[in-house]
Amino acid sequence: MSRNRLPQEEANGGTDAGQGSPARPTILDLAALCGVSPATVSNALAGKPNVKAQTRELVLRKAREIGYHASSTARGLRMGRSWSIGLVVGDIANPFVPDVVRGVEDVVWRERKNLILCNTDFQAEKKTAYVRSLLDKQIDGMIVLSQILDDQDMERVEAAGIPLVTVNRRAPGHSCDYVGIDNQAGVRMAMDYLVSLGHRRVGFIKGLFRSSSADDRLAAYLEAVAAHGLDSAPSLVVQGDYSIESGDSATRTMMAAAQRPTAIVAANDLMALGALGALHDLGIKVPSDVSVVGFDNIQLAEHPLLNLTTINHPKRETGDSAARLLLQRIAGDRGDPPRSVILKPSLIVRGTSAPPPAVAVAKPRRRGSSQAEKTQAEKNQTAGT
Amino acid sequence: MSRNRLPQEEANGGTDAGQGSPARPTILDLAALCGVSPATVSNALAGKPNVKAQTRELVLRKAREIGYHASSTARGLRMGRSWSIGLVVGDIANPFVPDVVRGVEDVVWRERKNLILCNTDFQAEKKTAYVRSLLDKQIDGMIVLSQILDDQDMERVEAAGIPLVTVNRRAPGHSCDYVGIDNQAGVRMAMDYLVSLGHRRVGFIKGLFRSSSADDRLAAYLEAVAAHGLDSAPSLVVQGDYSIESGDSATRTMMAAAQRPTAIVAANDLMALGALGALHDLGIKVPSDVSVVGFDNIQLAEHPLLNLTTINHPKRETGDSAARLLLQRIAGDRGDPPRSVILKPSLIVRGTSAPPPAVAVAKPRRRGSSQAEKTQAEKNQTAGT
DNA sequence: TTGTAAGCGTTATCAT
DNA sequence: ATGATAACGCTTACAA
Repeated sequence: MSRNRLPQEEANGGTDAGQGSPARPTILDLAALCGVSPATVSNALAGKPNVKAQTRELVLRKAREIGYHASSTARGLRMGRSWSIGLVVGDIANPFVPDVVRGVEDVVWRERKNLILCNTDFQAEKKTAYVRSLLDKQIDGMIVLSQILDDQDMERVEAAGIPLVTVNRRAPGHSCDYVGIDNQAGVRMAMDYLVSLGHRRVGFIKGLFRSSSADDRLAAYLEAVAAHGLDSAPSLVVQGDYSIESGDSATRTMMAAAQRPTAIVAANDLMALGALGALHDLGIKVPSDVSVVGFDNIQLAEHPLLNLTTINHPKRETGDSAARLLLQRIAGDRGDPPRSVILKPSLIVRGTSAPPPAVAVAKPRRRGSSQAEKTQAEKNQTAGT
Repeated sequence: MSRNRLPQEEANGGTDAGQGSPARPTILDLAALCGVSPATVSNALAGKPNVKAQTRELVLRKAREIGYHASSTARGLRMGRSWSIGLVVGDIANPFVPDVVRGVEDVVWRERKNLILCNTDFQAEKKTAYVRSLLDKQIDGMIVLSQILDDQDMERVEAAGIPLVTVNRRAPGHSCDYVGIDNQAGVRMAMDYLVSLGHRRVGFIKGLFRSSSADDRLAAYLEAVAAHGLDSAPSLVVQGDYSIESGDSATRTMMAAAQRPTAIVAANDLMALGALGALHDLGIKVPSDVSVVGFDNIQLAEHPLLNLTTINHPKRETGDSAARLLLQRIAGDRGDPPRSVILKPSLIVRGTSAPPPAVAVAKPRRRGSSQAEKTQAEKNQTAGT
């Protein structure tokens, strides 16, 4: 079966200086060791059918013996792939992000692909530079989380033919796979719930402008205000930037106004936690004086001392879906029309929500009362598209 | 200056099927376009001195025009590098981790290297598989956070000659660069501080066994108990696993014992937060009945509703140092003896610590009273090696 | 100052 | 079933 010659050293060794780590074995070494050609080794290792069972076994055994592993770089050059996917995030330290990353990692790992983490700090140049770097690396695909690539970057990615999945933020003008959440439904659930508790004046801490999700959440708030005929005042909507601090200051602003809300909805949990902190400092009791509802359901939101009522954003599932979509594209269906996955939010009732302080039980309402009667269980199921 | 021939298409084009993305330009295309050899293009792009200024300009201009970028894969194969470094973490969703990652990313980015994120979930096989994958990819270096590689993995990394920096956990038996924190000093600061407040019975929620940092923190606690002559009882030390839940249940166990502590020190913030939750549920007031001190100072610890007194772990600086050490190794000094960076913890006094409830002010103590008199400012400076 | 050619470690094509 | 060979896109002696 195996030839007589056993050249021992063909590609490596020989001139080994004896110092430093011995160069790792190449496919030529393994081929020589097995007495077959490199092509056969390659075929055997790849599990191709055109190789005798005996030969395959020999190759596999010897490969294990000498600890042969093919160079990703060489294969990559030859095959035009890299078995790694780029993950572009704004800030990995934002508690929302790692959960999504976990979801991505989990499915990507199943195909033994690697994740290249790109933290842009939301800086345009860093984003661009990272995208270039990823393209130079011949990544198999790319996921962009809660950000948009500018047109030029987008074109480069498209030109390179690299599959791209955007998450939480649609790229305006470009069509590609997308994973998001039904923001409007989420805010609507929060609002309906608060109305059902009897609230008539609800404040809203919105996120950054120029982001589709922020717009959607604000729009849903405004719609709910209109639909339920709630009090509306300019001071009831304050701009934040998704940080705790901005939630804190937004709340102080809101509570300093003439028309104090009896409930506050924040566009994310971090700002809701900021609101909680501000109200605490101001000596305003939560939930008896003011209710607070967040959005995202980050891990610490369920801590007994925070106990934040919030809208759950299926974070891990988000990452999971994005990765799945991406892998499908990579696997082949480049030409298919873009797909979207819109996940469902759900209401998580905890301790920061209650009826407003002076709720006049007998006082009749014009509208929205049927909604207000909905049970908690029902609301948990309700999620429009 | 430029030759007469302008072959237009040398390596690419020609047989372009007109469909799909046009193959990206290679160095041959660029060379042909400039009328020079690929070697000259390479030299010009690399900024080598042996190329005429005019030629260099031409090459750079044309390169920009056609958007030429060298293939990382090809260069990697040729040069034996990949410009990416592997970052092995246990669980990216642990709030401690992303801050360290940020530190790493920041300095790695400066050299335009990429970060390959490997989330092991603390599973041995996943860890091993990731290490293999990284080695196959010819990574320039590797950082392992709060974990140890088993001997075999360690040997493989060493055999491959890949620089490795371990963080927070020393690899027993192997010597390599290390970044950590002075765990003993940290716990000592917490204990000294509590004693200074008058506490005599302090419980400790320790981390997982088989981890040098957990051992160090426990050892420091026991030493402090001995040094200050504090009450000691088996029930005052309970095992946790660094999770919120384990902090919760450890606290319940501890408070159910006969000898209730007046203060609890937890080996990390997550467990401290669990303690806070449990005490809250049990109706035990913090800090008037029981004080709680954590370790790490995670971001949310400073929230007004948590307001956790804790020992600060310079997380970002940890990542920063690890990356710096690694880049130095990569840059050349492979042979130098291993370096260690031990960062200093510091005490962050917030709202979960106070004198014990029944502190008899006039009651004289045998020892430790001078320490107890230290001011807060002094303690913040104190950090032994 | 520039060009030629070898080689990095694979896989794919085509003979055999 | 297996082997020779070209090719992937680049860098680097070495030659001119």
